[in-house]
Amino acid sequence: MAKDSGQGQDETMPRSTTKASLAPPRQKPYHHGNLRQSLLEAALELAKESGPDHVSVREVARRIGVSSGAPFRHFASRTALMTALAEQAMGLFRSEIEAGQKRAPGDPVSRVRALGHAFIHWAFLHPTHFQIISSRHLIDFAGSATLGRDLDAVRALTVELLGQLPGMGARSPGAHLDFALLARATVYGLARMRVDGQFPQWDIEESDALPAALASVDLLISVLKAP
Amino acid sequence: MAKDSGQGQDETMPRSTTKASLAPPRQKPYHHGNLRQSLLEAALELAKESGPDHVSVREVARRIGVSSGAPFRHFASRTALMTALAEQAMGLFRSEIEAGQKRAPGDPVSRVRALGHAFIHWAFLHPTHFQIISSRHLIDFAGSATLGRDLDAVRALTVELLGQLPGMGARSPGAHLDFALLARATVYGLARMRVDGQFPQWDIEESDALPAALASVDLLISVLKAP
DNA sequence: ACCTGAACACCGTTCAAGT
DNA sequence: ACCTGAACACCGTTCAAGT
Repeated sequence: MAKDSGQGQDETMPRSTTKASLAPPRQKPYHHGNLRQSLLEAALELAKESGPDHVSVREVARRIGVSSGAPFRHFASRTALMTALAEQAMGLFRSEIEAGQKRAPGDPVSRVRALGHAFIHWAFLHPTHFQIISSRHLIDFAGSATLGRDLDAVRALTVELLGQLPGMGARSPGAHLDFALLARATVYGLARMRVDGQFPQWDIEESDALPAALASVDLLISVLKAP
Repeated sequence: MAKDSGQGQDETMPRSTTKASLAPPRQKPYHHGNLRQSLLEAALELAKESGPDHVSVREVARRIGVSSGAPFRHFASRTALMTALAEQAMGLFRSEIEAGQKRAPGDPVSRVRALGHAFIHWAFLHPTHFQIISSRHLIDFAGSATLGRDLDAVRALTVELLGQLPGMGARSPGAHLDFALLARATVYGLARMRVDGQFPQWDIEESDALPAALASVDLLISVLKAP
């Protein structure tokens, strides 16, 4: 629908067709320079507009003004492009988690709360990034060196913090693993319910989505620390 | 890859080419009869094999042995086909929930547990159906008459049962709504973690997925009824 | 070394024409 | 009333040829 306006019809561009060597073409250099980075940016933009599922390599190339085959010199496949996007998203995710831990008071309950809130904040403020990471059918999770490592780091932190919650010592050995799974399922479920468009069904409007999710996390924490 | 074997080369079929009116063609009648139903079955089969995202109308038509345009006489679009599939899936989901309630003892905790277990059972035993319903980008949720109604019925049941949990009367008015969201987010999160392939990351192998999820539901219920 | 553009095998969807 | 098959505008991916 959207057209590239003013392309090829611009009468003000230099008419150096007779002696091309004297005036090097500034408009469309044959080599893009940093096509890889441009592809990632355009792909993310497209994902934000139409959803990660509708990112097409051809459309990305079209937006940058490059041929349909060019992207494949930098990414072996559409999946490889999306995986690179996922790696960037995962980096941001881990940063947000770790920054939240640095800001939080040292007691276990505060740290667990900071972890939960960081997860929710990140997923709700960057829903496209969250979708790219979580829906594994778009990316080659196993084929990435950093993706598994970063996710494991967050999981290890979750397990560790949950284990320090008051009353956890009195429970059966390994109980904190079960609590960690429960906590992760809850925040993941909240984030996915939101990106899957299920909040309207629960009478939660867009503007109230983030506070509602944070409140749900707080509710879980309050019942976890109670006994 | 897979070929329809023994089609069109079968020498035993009636050779009524000279007088077609005497022997009506049994092999490939021009009218399929119940194409609509066949399309739904083939589409579900394809979704189970390759995932709901990879269901293509052309491939569905090919498997049934019908032309590429034929499906559009019965479904306005690929989305309409997937929506019909979702409506079937939602019917099964609601049945499972209601059957679980009938089997359960009458006390609130048992009924909540039955609700949670029914959700998990259904999602884990029919992952394809679960994915079709939950990922809204494949279907026209708003355009379906039954989808919203069925989901609302389950949500209403969730809110009602959570409100009957012991100790809920002592809480602030409307607290059971927050608990219902928390409970839903947890079961939804568990189900999505599983179909999104995240259980291996949590050292939960395929054979242990269902019991692990049920245990997580039980853990949540145990902390909910504690105070 | 990097990019083009034609080519191939796919899509969803439409629509005149066939039965 | 229902189905066919060509047509159109898309895809992802490959690869000889161009710069």
